[in-house]
Amino acid sequence: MKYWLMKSEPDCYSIDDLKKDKVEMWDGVRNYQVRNMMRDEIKVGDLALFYHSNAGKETGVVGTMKVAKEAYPDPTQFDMKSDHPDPKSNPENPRWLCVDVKFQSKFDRTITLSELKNDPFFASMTLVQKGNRLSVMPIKKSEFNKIVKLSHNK
DNA sequence: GCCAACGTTGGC
DNA sequence: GCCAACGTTGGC
Repeated sequence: MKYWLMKSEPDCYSIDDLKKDKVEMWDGVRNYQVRNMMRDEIKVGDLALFYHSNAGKETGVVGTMKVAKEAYPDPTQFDMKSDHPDPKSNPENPRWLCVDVKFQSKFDRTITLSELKNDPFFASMTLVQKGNRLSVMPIKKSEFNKIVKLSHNK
């Protein structure tokens, strides 16, 4: 089983939205590296951290979720009214994929990006490295577990 | 809102 | 295949 960190802007889709929806499609990925990870590595039952990006002081990890469905063609790429249509993608050979995720937990507090940056334990995480723009990235089991543990400390 | 750091596109 | 121009991401 693998562990992931997945980013979403809370203005667009937040942990509270997922809590309400229970299971939702993680769509809108338009990055080949992330698409390939979804296609080749993300499996049902994998665990992921839900990360709020572009959220000012509240930027950080806010909860956990579980992969509920493996990669399948992202329907929003063919919907010209969606936020991320791709006119060049062919339904016969879809360019973009998505997965389904299931709500698991919402943390009592946000583990902020600055908190992660200030802890040497997390220094090797892709997330804290400069210039990182991946919206989905693999993390270590130990990193996942430590962040969950931190969420219980006030 | 600014801008650094990327990724993508397209002309050559 | 190179690279300049352009678009996007995301922290601040």
